[in-house]
This record gives sequence, C-alpha cells and structure tokens, in this order.
Amino acid sequence: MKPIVVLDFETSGMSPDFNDRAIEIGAVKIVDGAIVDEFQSLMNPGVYINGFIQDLTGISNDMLKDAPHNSQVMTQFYEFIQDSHIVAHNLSFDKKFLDAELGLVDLEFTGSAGCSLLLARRILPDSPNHKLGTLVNYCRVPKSGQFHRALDDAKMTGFIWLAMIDKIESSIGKTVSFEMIQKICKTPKKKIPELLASI
DNA sequence: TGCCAGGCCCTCTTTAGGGCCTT
Repeated sequence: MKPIVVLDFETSGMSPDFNDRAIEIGAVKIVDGAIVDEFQSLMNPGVYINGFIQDLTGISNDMLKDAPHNSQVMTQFYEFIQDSHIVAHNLSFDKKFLDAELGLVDLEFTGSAGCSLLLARRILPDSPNHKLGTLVNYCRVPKSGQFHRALDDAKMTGFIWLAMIDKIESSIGKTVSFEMIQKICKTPKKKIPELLASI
C-alpha cells in the first residue's frame, strides 16, 4: 500500500486565482498506520503578508524575509510526495495551492488525493461540526502544537485520518483501501451505512 | 491597481439559496 502524505498549507489568502501564495507547507507521511516522516518549511513568495494572516498564523513578514523561495521548497516537497497518496482537511483548498505552486516550477502531482473533511462528514456525523479543532477534541487525538501552523495542523489531520480509518475498519471488520476511502467520500451521507455493509 | 473563492451538501431543491470548511 502506498504511503499517505497528509499536508497543510498556510497561505497569504483564500485563492491562488487572486495571486494569493503559499507561505508555509507542513506534512506528515503515514505508512502502515503510523507517522514515519515529516516535512515543514516556511517559504517566501515575495508578497506582503497582511495583518489578518499574520494574526491568524503567527507568521510575520519578518519571519519570511530569510525563508527559502517557494520554488526551492516546492521542488523539495514534490520529491516528498512522490509515490504517495495525499490527504488534506478540505482538500479542494490545499489542492488548489499545491497545483498552483507546483505549476510555477513546471511540476504536477498526478497521484490520488483524499479529503479528511468529506470523510469526517460521513464517518463522524455526530461531531458538533467538522472544523479541524473540533475534530481533534471529538476524536480525542493529541493536540500537537499550534493551530494554523502547517506542520501542527498536518499532524492533527493525520491523527484524525487514522482515527476515522480505525473506526471504519473496526465497524466492518476488515482493512479498507485508499480507493475505498475515496469512494466513501463520494457517496451521499444517507447511503454510507449501506455502502459500509457491502464492503 | 484592485477587485477577492469555490466545492460540497442540505433542503421548504433541481428554473436556488445558503451554510460549512479551508487561509
């Protein structure tokens, strides 16, 4: 089974379509249900980081001043995710930035991707909501460090992912493939019990 | 220059609207 890289970006805003850029990447690599490696780097895209983002992340313009440029970091990160599946909390957000930043260095990730937010809405329907911070408490996984820092968020997302996989596998009594997880994420909530019973 | 998102999912739906998530 391929490794799973759980990743998280901190960015200058909500969309690369409006010239927002990644300012930090954090990721953990999961093999056989355990975190075996990690990747973290600030990166300096050469754009000014506004006060809201500085307050949210604790990442200041001064901290980015001497950070390596995005092109250098993303080239290294591309090697880190080779031959892996990727997972993120609200994948559609992080995948946009991954594609945009890799595209700027003429690279492309063509592997499979999964979303812990979509899985949580299906597997943990009784959670008060499906924000990362809420799921950390709901799943009783370790709170590692500071929210809105990339590596800490990636670690916590990784723990939540593993907790959800464990819950699925405990309920059906067998292991599930990454492809099956993707299928669960695409299945309407109402049909999840029926799907799990059929595995 | 400055503008500022968008996919998912529910429902009093599908000829739509609005909340949830991510920074």
